[in-house]
Amino acid sequence: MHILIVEDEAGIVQFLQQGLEEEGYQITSASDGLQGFELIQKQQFDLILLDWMLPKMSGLDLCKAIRKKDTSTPILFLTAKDTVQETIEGIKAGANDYIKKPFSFEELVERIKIHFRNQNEQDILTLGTIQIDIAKHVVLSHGTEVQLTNREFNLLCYLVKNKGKVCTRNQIIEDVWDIHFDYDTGVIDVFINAIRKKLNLKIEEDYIKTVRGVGYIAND
Amino acid sequence: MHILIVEDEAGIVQFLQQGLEEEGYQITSASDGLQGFELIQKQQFDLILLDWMLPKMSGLDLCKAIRKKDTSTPILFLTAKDTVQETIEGIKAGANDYIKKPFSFEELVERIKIHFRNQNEQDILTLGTIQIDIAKHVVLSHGTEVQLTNREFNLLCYLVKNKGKVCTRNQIIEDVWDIHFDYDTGVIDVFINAIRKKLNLKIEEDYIKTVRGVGYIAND
DNA sequence: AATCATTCTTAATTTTCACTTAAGATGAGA
DNA sequence: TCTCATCTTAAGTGAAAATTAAGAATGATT
Repeated sequence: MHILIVEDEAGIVQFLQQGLEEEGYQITSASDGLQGFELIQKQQFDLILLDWMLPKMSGLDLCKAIRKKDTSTPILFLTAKDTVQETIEGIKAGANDYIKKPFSFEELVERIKIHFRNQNEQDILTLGTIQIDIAKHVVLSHGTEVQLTNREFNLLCYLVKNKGKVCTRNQIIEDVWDIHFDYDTGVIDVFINAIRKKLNLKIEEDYIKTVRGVGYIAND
Repeated sequence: MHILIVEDEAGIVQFLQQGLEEEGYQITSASDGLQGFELIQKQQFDLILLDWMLPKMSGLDLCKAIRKKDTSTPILFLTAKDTVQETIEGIKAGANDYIKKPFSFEELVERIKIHFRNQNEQDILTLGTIQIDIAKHVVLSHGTEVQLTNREFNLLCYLVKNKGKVCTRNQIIEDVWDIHFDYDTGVIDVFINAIRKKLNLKIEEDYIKTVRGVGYIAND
């Protein structure tokens, strides 16, 4: 398990590195945001510890930059007491957790383990013969991979997560598009159409049904 | 959505309160079991986060006390590693879930959402042997699914929601069709007919009766 | 910075299906 | 038995959804 630490205070880095290496983790560290960013481009980490206050590129910006490409690797913020408020912004930006400084080493390790645990609990959604691996961002229909765009993927996930419930057009626009006012062009239809086409389902496998006048519903 | 936190460690309370408020929840907190108990007498909460180890009144006792009066509000235990075994007792006492400390913020929010979702799923109307699941937009008659159109569905729901009361044609046109002037072609009749036909009820199960000269009434 | 490629959105067209209407059949109440 | 309200059926209309294609936006690559 390879952990990246992005933190400017050398003392904390050393403390973490030593401790976590003893726990059996492989550690790489960066002393500023930009350096961290470059490392992430080059290689894959299993978890990222991020200081909030960083030279050259803030933890928040780095977090956002990471999430643009990679939505699965857990990101944990290390945050001073007086920046907790802002750190919550970080959670919204895609971070998974935050740990208040000063923290006990034991607490940190515990939190790290939680995220590895969650990661291993492969959340694979299913809808009939369709399998969706959220972490890998991959969809299988009849066992073969289907290339969905991001929006298509999110819409499909949304429907599957709400399997058995009718999703109204407004709910979909709210939750998938994040538009918070009444808004309906035919966007949803276009994407539903694209998904259905790509999944290439047989007639008896119409897992995504339209509920006329209301919205759509997924069901095995 | 109003959440009550009963927890004695001020640090955890602050961590939770800040984070959950940012997520849009209204938070009230109590630092011991007794205080929590008093708050619950006074007001209604949508969800309760309960520490297992509490001063003055244990989480388990508080949980039991809550459940005596209120069996529906979700209760989530926050539980340390060495009390997990006991917490399962808590589940038996009527709690809905437990979260192991230390937990990630993301995990907590996820669990909370699950319980709100489950809570909302409960709207199932019945009319004799007929079951109506609003969320799924599905009607069961004698246990088998009946395909109703949107209008048919809404009309049936309307009658069932007003079970035992006569609904005049004007009321129906107003509330189901949303037409606000006196208007009567035979539309309602046609839909009543369609519903009755699709529900395929036996003679003794005439749950939807005609009130000649007035309108219709639903009754088990 | 400019170009190219991919994805997203809009809009116009076609298709489908629910809704309405109307007209004849049925049945309840006077 | 007669009358009027309700039931039933079927055909026409219109609105919603599917489909398609083209333009806009975004992002990657040079």
